[in-house]
Amino acid sequence: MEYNFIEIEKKWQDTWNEKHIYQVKNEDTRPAYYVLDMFPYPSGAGLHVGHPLGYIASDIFARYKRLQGFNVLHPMGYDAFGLPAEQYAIEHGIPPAVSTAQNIKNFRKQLDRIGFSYDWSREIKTSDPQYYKWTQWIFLQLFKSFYNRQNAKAEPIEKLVAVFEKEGNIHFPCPGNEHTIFTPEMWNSYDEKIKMEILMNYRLAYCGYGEVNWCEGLGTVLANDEVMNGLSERGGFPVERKTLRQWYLRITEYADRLLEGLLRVDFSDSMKEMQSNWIGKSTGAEISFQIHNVSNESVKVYTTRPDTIFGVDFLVLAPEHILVSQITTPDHQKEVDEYKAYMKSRSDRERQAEKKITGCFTGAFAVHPFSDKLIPVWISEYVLAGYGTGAIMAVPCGDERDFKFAQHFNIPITNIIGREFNGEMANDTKDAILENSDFLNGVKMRDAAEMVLQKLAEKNIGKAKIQYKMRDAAFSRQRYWGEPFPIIWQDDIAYPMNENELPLLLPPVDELKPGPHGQGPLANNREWIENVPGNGIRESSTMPGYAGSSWYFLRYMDPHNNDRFCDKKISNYWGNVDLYIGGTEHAVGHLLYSRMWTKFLFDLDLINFDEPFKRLLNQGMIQGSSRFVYKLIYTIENVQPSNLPVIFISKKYADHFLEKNEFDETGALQLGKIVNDYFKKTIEPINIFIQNITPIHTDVNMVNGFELNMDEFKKWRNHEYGDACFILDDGKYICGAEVEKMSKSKFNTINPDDLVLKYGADTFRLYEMFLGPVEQSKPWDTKGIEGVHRFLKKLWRLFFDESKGSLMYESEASSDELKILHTAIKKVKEDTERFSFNTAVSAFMIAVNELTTLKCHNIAILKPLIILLAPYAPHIAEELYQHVRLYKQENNFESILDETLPVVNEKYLMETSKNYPVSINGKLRTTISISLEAGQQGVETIILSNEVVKKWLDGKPHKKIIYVKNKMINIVI
RNA sequence: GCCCGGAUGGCGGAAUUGGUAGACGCGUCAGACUCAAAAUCUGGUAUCAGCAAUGAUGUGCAGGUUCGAUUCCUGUUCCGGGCACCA
Repeated sequence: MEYNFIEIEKKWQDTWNEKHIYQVKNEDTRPAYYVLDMFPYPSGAGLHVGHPLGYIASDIFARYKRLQGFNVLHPMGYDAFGLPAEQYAIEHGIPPAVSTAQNIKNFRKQLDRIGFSYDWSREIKTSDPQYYKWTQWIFLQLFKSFYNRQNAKAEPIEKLVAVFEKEGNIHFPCPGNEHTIFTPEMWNSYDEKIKMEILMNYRLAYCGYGEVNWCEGLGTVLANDEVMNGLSERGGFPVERKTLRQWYLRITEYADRLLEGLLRVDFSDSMKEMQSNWIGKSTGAEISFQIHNVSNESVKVYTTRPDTIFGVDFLVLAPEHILVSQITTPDHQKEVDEYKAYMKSRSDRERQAEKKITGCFTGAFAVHPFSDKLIPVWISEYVLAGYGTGAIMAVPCGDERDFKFAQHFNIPITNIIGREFNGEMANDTKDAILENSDFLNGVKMRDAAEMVLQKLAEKNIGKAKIQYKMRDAAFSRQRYWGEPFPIIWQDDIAYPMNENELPLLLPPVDELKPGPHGQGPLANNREWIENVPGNGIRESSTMPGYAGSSWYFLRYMDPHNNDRFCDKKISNYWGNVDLYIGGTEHAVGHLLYSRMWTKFLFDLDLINFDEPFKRLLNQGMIQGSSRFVYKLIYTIENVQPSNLPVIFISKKYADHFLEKNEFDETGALQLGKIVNDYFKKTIEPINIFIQNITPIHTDVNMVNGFELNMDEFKKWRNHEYGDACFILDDGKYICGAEVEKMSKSKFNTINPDDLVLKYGADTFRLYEMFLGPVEQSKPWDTKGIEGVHRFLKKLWRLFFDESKGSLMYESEASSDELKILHTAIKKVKEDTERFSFNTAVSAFMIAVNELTTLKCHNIAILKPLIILLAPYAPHIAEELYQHVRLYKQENNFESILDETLPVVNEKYLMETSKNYPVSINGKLRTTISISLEAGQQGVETIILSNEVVKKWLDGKPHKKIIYVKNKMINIVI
């Protein structure tokens, strides 16, 4: 009987399915455990081997927890809204709903082959109206709420209105506009429109204005990755910054709680660091600088170093700062306008990445608040409008960028830190004693900030301020394929729809062209836009991808509930996600948004936890190993280029040419032969002109190692290279290689289906894990898969012999056998719990190798071993398990999935002695077996009488002997 | 540019808390079985020197701390991820 994985895997997948073995109930006596994969976007390209890496890890963990007696929730669904489907629709005319459904079907088929334990009865899709009804509903709650800073909690906006009527906003400063200050009398006298505008500045979901990548040529807003070097990727039209009305989430109000929550979750330190850097909390001061000769105009700057106030040599404003046009003097107007025009084409990222120093003097001067010195005011791209006040005070002796700017534009530098500043580079120390600093002279920098703040307060020109780098999250997209906003505009006031009218369905549209005035495609559907009572119109933007994915983990708990997004009783049972697995690329986007939504829903008392994910595991990215063929670009005198044969040259010759810009001799001979054969006449080599060599991505599936299968290559892409000729290296065509992102366009994708077909799902699962640490990125290489496949066959042969049949017997296990088993149990348990799946697989291999050596076919050993293996290789484990049950004449059906995980018994692992490494001066010289009981004295006696040690001591005395029990011995001479 | 990772044999990787560097697998070499092949099994395999015993070198690079460093510290190079409308 041999290991027929195709039959076995099909049988058990079908059986598990029929018996609904993965269906999970929302109540159980067992403790709940929630294992979740990050929501996949069902891309048209289908699964490649990189996708299932995390899914396999989570599946192993979910199955492991189940064996440990937990009721495990392990669902899967689709983040189905998104730009690619819309793009596909524009290019191919297939509606997003249709292509998405197709992609999901394909995705599901691929997932099913790998044998995951998902409870598919809980599947959700964000594009399903039954799902987005609740996304819209939560949005409405955000819209109807404000953040009460007094108790740090979201509350209904009605409460705020009641406060305004009684006391104005004196105790509730406006987060959207700090200049909004009113008394109750004023509030009560405002009309509806003004009231609604004021409330908009408090709402957690609000409408405001923001900059976007505007492409006039396409009439649409573009995503950053649709823009290449200031041009649209599609069509190559210029892209510029444009201000448009946008919806936002006031995530900045949650900044402190998002920081605090990081202390309570089990994420990697680097992940927490990335999030807190993104939030970017800094303490500093906001300081007003009066503009010289312009009455009543002052520039507010934000600085984290108020202690350096006397080192200010110039101010820099963001070019888009509103004051720029007011303060620019006529003689600098032209220059400033030109600089601002240049800035329109620059993205924030380009501006920050720019090494070249650019800027422009406005002609204006500011007055130093203490010394009354006149300070020139510049504009430069390194100051961003969106951060702080959009203006900085530049202190070149203490800040690198300021220093370079001053140097570049020859601005004199004031030194306030004496010897700490060498005049050649800035020194951002906080420990210097201040000089040239008026009332701060002789004060330590760390103590100066407080004094400055006090003086600023006295003069009423500045105050301490906490600043966040994080900005409010843009929440609208001028796109079609997303959730419509349940908002109706009436007289330019946004009104929420009634909750009982949800879902607001996304209407079908005939053509996905952009709407007028930078609006999304929905704006073209006048019937839908205007189909509201009165003279109102609908919001034409849709929500972004992260809307649906910010709360999906809650819907899985109660996916079919028509009355609530999730019953609170049920979310109480499951609690937040115990283990969340996904890539680091979501570090600051999805993870922060879902953390915010969770806190918001918690504030509204709709769930009773305020962090969505207890523990996070980041899986690495599996990269592709691309292969290249090298196409020769050449001409022959008197021959039309189109009549020339297409020639590819093997790597060696390509390298030679690219390096030395000449053709290798043996290569030239082959080239001559190819050309002569092709034209059936002799062409003088002198008439062949080689211009260049272009590497072309070729499908890695046609390449064995580096050797190209030339026949397959000729058939590739509908015989595009059907007539190709090859210049070979030792009879072979050798390809070039490079590690890149796995992607269809690079022809380096490996489809899991092919591997499952060839080796089975169990082998595939084990191999993905065996590749290396799950957190680490690595290029895919199929080469080693044979090894894990062999392991499974070897395991099989512990139970069955091809000719003799079953080998199983049951008897009392020997101590050797028990030691092997319990070593494996211990190692696999530890490794699984610390997500070191690769070493767990190797522990299985060691166990099977050793049991094979012992010719152990004892059920007493093998049964616990396959239960231990079941999370990793469920199909073969179930098959062997059923054979064991048959042997034991247990005839009722019970799945291995509901077995109990074997527990390690340390008594089988006890050792009495250890083979100690003995080093002399830290260099290993020998090993000596010594009892684990031995003490320092005993050990010294033993090792000093050892021949090798004596030889190295060579009669000299030793200085000391370091003995670490159960570790090592080191003799210092 | 800024933030976060990573770098160990021919290859993927192991070494969990500073304690025998290279577990396990691939590849490769030699052998067994076979008419032959596949499959399977056994043994070798970091590098250099040596018949061997053994010795020297060795975890991107340059330093440092330590009896002892892949592990900790400082600096540096290269590669990957993110940087707010890809998801």
